Amino acid sequence: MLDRALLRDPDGQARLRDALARRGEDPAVVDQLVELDRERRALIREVDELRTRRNQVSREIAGLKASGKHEEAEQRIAESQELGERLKSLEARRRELEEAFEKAWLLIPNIPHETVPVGPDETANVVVRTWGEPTTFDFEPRPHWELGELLGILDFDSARNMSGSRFVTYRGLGARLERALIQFFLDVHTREHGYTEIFPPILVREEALVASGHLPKFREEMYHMPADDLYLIPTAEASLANLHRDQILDEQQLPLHYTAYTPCFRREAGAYGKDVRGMIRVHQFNKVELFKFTLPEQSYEELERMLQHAETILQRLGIPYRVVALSTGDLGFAAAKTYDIEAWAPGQKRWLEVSSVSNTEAFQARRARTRVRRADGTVEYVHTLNGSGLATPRTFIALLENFQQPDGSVIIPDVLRPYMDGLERLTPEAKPTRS
RNA sequence: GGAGGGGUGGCCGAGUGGUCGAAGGCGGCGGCUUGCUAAGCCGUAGCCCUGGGGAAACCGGGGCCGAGGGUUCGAAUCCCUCCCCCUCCGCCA
Repeated sequence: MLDRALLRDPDGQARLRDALARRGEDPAVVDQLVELDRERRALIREVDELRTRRNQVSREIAGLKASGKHEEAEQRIAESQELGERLKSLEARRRELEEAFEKAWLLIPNIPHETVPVGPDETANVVVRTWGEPTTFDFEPRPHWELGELLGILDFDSARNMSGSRFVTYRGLGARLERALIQFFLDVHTREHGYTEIFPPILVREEALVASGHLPKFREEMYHMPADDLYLIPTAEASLANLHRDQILDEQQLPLHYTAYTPCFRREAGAYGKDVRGMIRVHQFNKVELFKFTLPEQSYEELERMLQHAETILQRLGIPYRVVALSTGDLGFAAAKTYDIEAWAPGQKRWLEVSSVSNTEAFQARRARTRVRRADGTVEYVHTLNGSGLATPRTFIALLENFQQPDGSVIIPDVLRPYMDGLERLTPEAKPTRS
């Protein structure tokens, strides 16, 4: 959510129109919002004036009653009654306007940072840097779904049976490798990057998702549990953004760095027919998230650091990747600036997004009412940042596809071996043990 | 799931319809005073919305006693719904 003060002067309105245009959205809504806000404030003023009078009369009544002047009191009561009736209808109208404004305002996306490349969609994204060389093979590399089945570590059939398409069962050393990845990520971020580990609730209320920016905009993406009116989180970001909701933090507390492993749940409602093979796009996946609360003036340097923290993981694993700055047309709803990290998947000869690192500036903080009290006593919104560090399925994919051998076996990266009892290689012969 | 008890300012806590600025204490901040690991005295105070052409300062109005409605001339105080916490019972990983 943006500062509504933007609507009150021509400069702010122009910024807003420009922001929407850069994102490829219709700037015309700004005029409606300006008008709605004007009406809203006019009504607030009217209601407040009436209340001022009623408060005055009310005080007089109390005084008159206390001094036994009942007849005069009766007169004032009649007056107050009349004020009350007028107030009632005005207040109802005011509520309607507030709600209408709020509803529309919650759907306005963040303003892209000035450094974000302008363009209509992902084709305008800019590759910032590439790390490593795309892996080459002297044989035709297999895609991960073939490797997974061959190694007996990914079982798409059983997942389809129990849950439908876009689910996956990890089995044997596959399940072990998944767990190793999660633990490796968390260990690096907590031990070396200074993040505090969190394991948050995975079912959250609507208001939590409004605060994180996922609702009301992305309702179709969300799994909802009607019996208790709770939602499965689409990312740990949704939970972590609520860690300090309705709080005023002390300046010295910032920045706060959190990391959390959680499963994530997405309906992928708009992705019919896209990435259906394998586990590139699944309804349930694991992710280790990074999240920061920072002072406004520090958020962009913290964004670069967070990006480095995520890149570190791929470097340690030895997986080639590139960093992409998203263009205005590809930017997420809540983000002011986003870098994606894309790992090379040679089995499919494509780049796969394994991490998305964003600065939402005050967009989430305003929704969550997370503020900071400066040394001089002033209060303002903090900035929040989020990033994947990393999402496992696609990292798992990149690992299999990059380190595969002609016989279908896969070399396990050094850094993961301690988590795999020293195992160096997954081999097709390694049949899963019955449990 | 059943029964009961609660949610008041950073914290503790009083307050059951009227003089509004929510008692008091702790803690915070400012000041004064006394030199003795600190005490005493005085003062001050939050957040949100909104107005005074914009910004800062400043000044004003409204709102905030878990949330939202309602009753009433007037609600922290009465009623309803929801949320949260606690205790006991039941069930359960």
